[in-house]
Amino acid sequence: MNVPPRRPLTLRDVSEASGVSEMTVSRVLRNRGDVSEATRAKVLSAAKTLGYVPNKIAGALASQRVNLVAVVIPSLSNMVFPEVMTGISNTLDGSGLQPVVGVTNYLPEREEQVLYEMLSWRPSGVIVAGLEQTEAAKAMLKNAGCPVVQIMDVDGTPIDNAVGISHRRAGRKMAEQILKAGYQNIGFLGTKMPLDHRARKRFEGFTEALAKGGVQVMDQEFYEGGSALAKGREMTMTLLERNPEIDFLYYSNDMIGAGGLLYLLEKGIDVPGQVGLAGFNGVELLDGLPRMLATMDSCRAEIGAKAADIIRHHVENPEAEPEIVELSPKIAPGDTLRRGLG
Amino acid sequence: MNVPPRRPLTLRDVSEASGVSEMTVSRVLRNRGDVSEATRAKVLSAAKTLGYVPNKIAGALASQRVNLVAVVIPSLSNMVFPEVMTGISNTLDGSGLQPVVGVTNYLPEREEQVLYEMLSWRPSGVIVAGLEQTEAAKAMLKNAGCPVVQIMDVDGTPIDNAVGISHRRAGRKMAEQILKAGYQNIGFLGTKMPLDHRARKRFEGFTEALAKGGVQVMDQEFYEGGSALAKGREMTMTLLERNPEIDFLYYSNDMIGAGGLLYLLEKGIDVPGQVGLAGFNGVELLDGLPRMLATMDSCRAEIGAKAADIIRHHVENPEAEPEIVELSPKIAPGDTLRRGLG
DNA sequence: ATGAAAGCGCTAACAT
DNA sequence: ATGTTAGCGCTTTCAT
Repeated sequence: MNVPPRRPLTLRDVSEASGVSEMTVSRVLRNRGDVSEATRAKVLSAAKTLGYVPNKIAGALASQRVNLVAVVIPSLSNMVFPEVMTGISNTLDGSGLQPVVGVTNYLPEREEQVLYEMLSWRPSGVIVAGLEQTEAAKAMLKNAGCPVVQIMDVDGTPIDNAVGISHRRAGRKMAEQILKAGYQNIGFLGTKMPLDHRARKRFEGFTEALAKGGVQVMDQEFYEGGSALAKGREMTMTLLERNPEIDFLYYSNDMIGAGGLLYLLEKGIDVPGQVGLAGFNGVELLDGLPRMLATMDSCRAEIGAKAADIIRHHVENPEAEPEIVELSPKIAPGDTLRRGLG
Repeated sequence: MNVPPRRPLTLRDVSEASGVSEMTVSRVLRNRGDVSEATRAKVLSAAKTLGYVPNKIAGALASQRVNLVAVVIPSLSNMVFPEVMTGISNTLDGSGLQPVVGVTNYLPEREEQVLYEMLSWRPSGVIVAGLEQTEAAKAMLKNAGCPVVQIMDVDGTPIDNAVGISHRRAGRKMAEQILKAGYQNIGFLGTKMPLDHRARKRFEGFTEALAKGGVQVMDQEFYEGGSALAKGREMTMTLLERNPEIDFLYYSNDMIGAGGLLYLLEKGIDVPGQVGLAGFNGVELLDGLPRMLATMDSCRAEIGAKAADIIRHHVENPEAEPEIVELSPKIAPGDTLRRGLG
């Protein structure tokens, strides 16, 4: 057994082992410039034998290029963001760019730290969730010297590029659909997160469109922490006990909506006859529920893919103009929203 | 409006703006060495005004120190790994170390690439899921020159440190409990993933313990892709139609178990009287189901936390001995597993 | 408490 | 096709 080297291997080690100059070794390892098959083979064999792993830090410093794309998101446990990540990863695959994830827990201060940390690695691009950042964070992003894509939301003014949906419009559309179906006594269930701007905007759009129809939200309930499914169940119970006349529940995410659905079915309440339901996101999970919850697709994978595309394009073409891409979420009425007038 | 600088700012810019040497600026920005309050203030103000973000690449090259911990996991959509990540993040918080995630999609080849990529940034530590890696990957990890923690599993020989549970033992324990409860006609439902070694080990332990009790798995069903909840539902139907005499279903994860549970309840089948159920992982989601699925906690957050602890400790104390930590998952019998003999 | 010099491991740019 | 030279932007080390 050979003892693991205390000092990591360098190009020089490979150069000496193969009898080829450092520069040529570097060329072989990066597939750049013309190198004869013979030297190429010598170098690769030496590198493999030694177990050489190039030092990207030195490489990045010398070349002023870093193949990293910083992705800054509020949470990993939201189910939504892993899907965005998948879209990003798939699109970046084969581009030579690597996504690096930072998580902010919905805290602006933490977002600032994470951004600072990531920008200090001089990434080739930044993808950040939302249009709302602290002034300091916005300043950093403006000076990042690389393309920036704000994702998920287009209700506002982006720093550079943006890809997302209009949550205000999404809330409005759902409200219109609900009114059209003839529901009148509407409850809202959401998260206790003043900093979840997208949920807030959906709610604003929702109430705005209801108001146009002469309807007000009858009651609301908010939760934090715990199992979203369980909370959805509890909140639904609470709301219906408080307001037996409620005929529709709009949930700010599908998971609590699913909890509500399970509760109502257990209680033997007629869905969507007596009470209609709708969630938001269009998560895969819904496929397995006893009944399909009405929802609205938030275009997550698509958003990730498009954001990554923009980064790729701007990396290859630094003079490209900023893009703002608004995707159109579709309502999936499922089985919990009456069609036409009741 | 000032035009964003084409060239990122350097220490030199801050030095010139503040009239203090680069070296002292560097000291201020890192809180190292003695600096007078006056210079300190001058430097900080200049840095802030300019919007300077230090270049970690140069810093890392000069100091031979990188505050990154590479975390290599098979998937983000598994619900399990985000929780491990949370454990890691929480424990690393305040240590100056930053987790960086790489995703392999359960592909050994991809794992090798991701590891190579991450190791080329010379991280301070590596956390990697599982004990099974390609020979090349193992060689890289051995020569990484930093602490390595393999997580989730302890059934095998770790490269350096390990934190996890014995999946073989977990499978055995569940089988024993099931037999003790008097079930005899047992079906298994899992994923079509030959490379999910932990699921495989659980299944091996499971059949082994059943065999000791003179019982064989009666039938099995596997799925891939799609909504786990929906697949659990479908597979359960298939299995029960094929074998009406089945009285217990062991699922390789809670999500498909939940789908099965919903299906059985809808069908009006007596759970756990006629058919008992158990899953694996102990996911939060279960709290919201109509009945609590029997399961076994896989200690995810704890595993992440402990792994991060080990990295921290070894970074501060490079001569520390490797640790192998086996956590003990507990069975949560919930409401879908009879107590005592039937 | 502050500064000057050297160099981390690699690659760009220029030889040859 | 291969080699040489000069940095990339910081931090280490040693002066003062």
